[in-house]
Amino acid sequence: MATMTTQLDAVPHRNAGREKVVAAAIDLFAERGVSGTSLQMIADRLGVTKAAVYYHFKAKRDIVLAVVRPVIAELDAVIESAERERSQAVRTETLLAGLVDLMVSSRRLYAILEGDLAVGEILASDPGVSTLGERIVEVLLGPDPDPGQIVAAHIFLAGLKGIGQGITEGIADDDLRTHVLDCAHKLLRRRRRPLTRTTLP
Amino acid sequence: MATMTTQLDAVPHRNAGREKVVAAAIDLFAERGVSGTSLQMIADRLGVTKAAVYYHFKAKRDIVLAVVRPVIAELDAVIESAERERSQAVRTETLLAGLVDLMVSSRRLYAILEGDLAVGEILASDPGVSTLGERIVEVLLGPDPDPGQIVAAHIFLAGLKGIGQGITEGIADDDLRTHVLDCAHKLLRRRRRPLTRTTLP
DNA sequence: GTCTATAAGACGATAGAC
DNA sequence: GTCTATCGTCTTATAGAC
Repeated sequence: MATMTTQLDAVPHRNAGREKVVAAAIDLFAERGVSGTSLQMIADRLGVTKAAVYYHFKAKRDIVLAVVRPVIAELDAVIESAERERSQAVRTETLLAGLVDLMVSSRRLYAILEGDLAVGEILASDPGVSTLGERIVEVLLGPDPDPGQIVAAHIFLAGLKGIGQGITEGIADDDLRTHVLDCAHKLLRRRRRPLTRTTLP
Repeated sequence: MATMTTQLDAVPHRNAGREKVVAAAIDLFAERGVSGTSLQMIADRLGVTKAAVYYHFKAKRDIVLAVVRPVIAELDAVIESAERERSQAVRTETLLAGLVDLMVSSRRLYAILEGDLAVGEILASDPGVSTLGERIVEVLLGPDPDPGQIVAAHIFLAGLKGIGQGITEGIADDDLRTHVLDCAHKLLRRRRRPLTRTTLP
């Protein structure tokens, strides 16, 4: 998971200007939201003009996609690896660990991803992305979940997003991961069997 | 709680135009976010011109405040009533019940309240409002909470916000309230004593 | 209370010089 | 790759007639 990087940083020094734009955009998107960030602000932060930014990206939409696509790709990989598991319990556990890992390792990007309705609109026009949320819930809960589980899942997923938004900045990555996973288990633990009777007679 | 209404609807028929603007604004804010909603859209939805809207509110900021202030007031009342309790357990329980109640009874407003960074910016210039979040966490967790509790609280609060955003629309108010409160207890339940030994010897 | 008309500026985006 | 200069559109907001 930590070694997955997208094509972008495979070539380290080419496209330096382009990546500077992306970096500035990430800062501003996290601070002021996507709708609240203008190309002028991005240009100002880089000490260049708007036109210079437009050399690297032909539209604002493309900047948003460049910022968000890597996380989407990782998210997709996490979901897929969970979907491949055969046991429902392992599927759930794999997905939870992957989601928490992803969120902790890129808190700000995860927050940008769901922090502005404009982002959802842009992503909605991208194929396959729109089904991501549904796949997560499906893998997380399995077939025919009860309403209580659905509510718990949505609270956890929304909470995961909220954690990224600078609320718990004082906590180290490892601690955060542990605590968040702990919350996930408290919320989503399946009904326990009367007693563990897993071994066959 | 359900009978608390703010000054606005105390006078039912005066200011009908003003309230129509607020109603249209709520719809649009919930659908497209505050930043994504222009005065033109509000005017169009009402079948009037922008200037007509400006007759009722002298700035967009004031529309946002008119939409959001009632929830803020209720939120403040909930926190205050919890703060008045003497036992920490009752304080927590009162706050949780109040928050969940408020969120369920006005899902869309609650979502608008925290769904757009622009709202926070507008509210930040209002006195007293900015301390609301801190007061909630303080009442919820009591003095010197451990990191695990802090994370759990933030996940729950962020999750509560997320629930308002149309994710669980198929669930009735009463069921939603029950399930969400259940989640709160799972997440925030204090360490159990070895066994219930509440009665003195 | 609602209208037309318009100001003043920010926005995303483009053309063309260097 | 970055610049200046500009286009057309949208925005918030105001003035004044009806």
